[in-house]
Amino acid sequence: MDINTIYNEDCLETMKRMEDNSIDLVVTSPPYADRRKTTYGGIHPDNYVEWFLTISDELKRVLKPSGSFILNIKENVVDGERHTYVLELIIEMRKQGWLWTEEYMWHKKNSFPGYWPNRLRDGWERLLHFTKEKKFNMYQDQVKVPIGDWSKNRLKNISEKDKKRVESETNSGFGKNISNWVGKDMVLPNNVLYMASESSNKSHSAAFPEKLPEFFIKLFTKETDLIYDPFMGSGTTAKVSFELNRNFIGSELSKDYYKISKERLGKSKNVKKFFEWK
Amino acid sequence: MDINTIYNEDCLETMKRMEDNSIDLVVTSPPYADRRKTTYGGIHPDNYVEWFLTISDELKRVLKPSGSFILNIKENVVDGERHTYVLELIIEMRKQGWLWTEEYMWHKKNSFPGYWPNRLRDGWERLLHFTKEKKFNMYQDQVKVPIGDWSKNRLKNISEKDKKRVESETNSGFGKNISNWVGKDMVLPNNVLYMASESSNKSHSAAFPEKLPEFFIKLFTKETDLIYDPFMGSGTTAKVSFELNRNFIGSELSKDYYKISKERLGKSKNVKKFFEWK
DNA sequence: GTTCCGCATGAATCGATAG
DNA sequence: ACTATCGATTCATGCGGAA
Repeated sequence: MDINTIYNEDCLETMKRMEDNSIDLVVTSPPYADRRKTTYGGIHPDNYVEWFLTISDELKRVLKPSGSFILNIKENVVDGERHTYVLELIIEMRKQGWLWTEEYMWHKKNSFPGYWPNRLRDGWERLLHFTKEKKFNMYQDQVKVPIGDWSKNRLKNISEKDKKRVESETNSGFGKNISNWVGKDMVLPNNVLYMASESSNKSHSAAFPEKLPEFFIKLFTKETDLIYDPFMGSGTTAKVSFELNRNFIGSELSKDYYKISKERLGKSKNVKKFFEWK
Repeated sequence: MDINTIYNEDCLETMKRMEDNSIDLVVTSPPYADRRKTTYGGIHPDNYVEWFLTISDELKRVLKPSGSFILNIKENVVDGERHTYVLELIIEMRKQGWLWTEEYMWHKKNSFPGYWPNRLRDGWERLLHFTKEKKFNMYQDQVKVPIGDWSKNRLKNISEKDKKRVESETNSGFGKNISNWVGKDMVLPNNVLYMASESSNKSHSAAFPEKLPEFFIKLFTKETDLIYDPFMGSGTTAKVSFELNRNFIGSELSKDYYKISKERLGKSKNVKKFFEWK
């Protein structure tokens, strides 16, 4: 199996040639149900779970026990209701043996416009975190963020009470020592990613902002680890992987999207091979 | 059935005395699984769905066809994984006849601190929107928010330029094409509520901020509409309902929480009756 | 070089109209 | 009756061109 290669084929074909337990991280944004009709034929919501389970089964085989699988997805509205296919998918993937370890949230700064009688504009998407084992690789130090402005005022004139251990009023047993923050300027983020979807002035339509795979690549891999994206699209995860000195494999069924990825990644010296499907 | 009354009893008892189709809005934050052990016996996650379905069935009976049910909930971590009881609950409530119309998101500004090897701090909760019918009451104008700063410079300049253009081209006969945004200062929000959880300096632990029920009360009811909270807790939804001149009924099983609500609402002239359970 | 302005467009959804 | 297509609605972002 050649790494640092992108394949213009169905991801199931690519994975057939992969060894068991060889991938450190899967970050992907598959075609949503009934979307991208022109490229993927528009999988109907009612058939989505069945379709995706064949893929997640193979992903589970090739993922290392210490690895993670991040799935960006959002259910659309069908007949006035949110469809339940994502909920069902989580439940079925657990039956396959996956652990639903966490659900991260992408809070979109610029949500799609619109006005409807029964709902507001949709401003968020799911980022489901699945793992094979309870213990897996996670490098939290790599995703620390600058401390908020609140600390500047808070720490400037630190009170006597703050220097002592401040017990929370609810008797939750959790206490905090504010003075520990002095000198620190980076803190751990939480499980909400607040960022805009990428602008579309470029030739490709990359709704997936680069910061998003970047966050998970930093959080769940170290350099030279191997990342796989079974639905590469315009190659956002690929690009970020190479930039962060990770190894990468990608699959993309659509010829058009594949070409966009190829062009986008062509400048990168890290990409070894392009494999075009005949 | 007395309105503007709070009841110190199980919500099923309160609802027994309610007529069919009498409530305009239910906003509630029920005890999460394995929480509040002393009060509700600590419902185990595996039994949560079964327990809640008896309540949601009665809620469906008493809610008007034009009404809405907002359920604030978040699955906790069990054995390293997010438990699936909320997902199952949504699926089962649909079988009961509820429509899962939308999922709003509470993005918490101040998420609870902590450090774990397999997850980051939890910064969000679900706000599930269920309805009985596809068409229901929704008053979007009541929840408009100030337009973003981006517009200030833009619109100011557009309008100035537009004025100049109109003056100089008065005789041209060319109709002016003023941007839709000029004069607009309030826009519709999206389905993510970004707000801090309430400080716990008070005697009760009110993680539920007042802005949260306020948003949904404004969005789904008008004045004198009837709101019901089956798990009143410290009475946040109750307080906001009265302040917004809505009618209210509340149930709270715990004597301690009931007392807190009673004290908190005692000052309100709108509360008609307190009903203490013997 | 900067800053400013104009514009295109994005994983959307609903209701009406047409076949 | 059921499906397919189309227009209306709406806001934040970044890019390119202009001042």
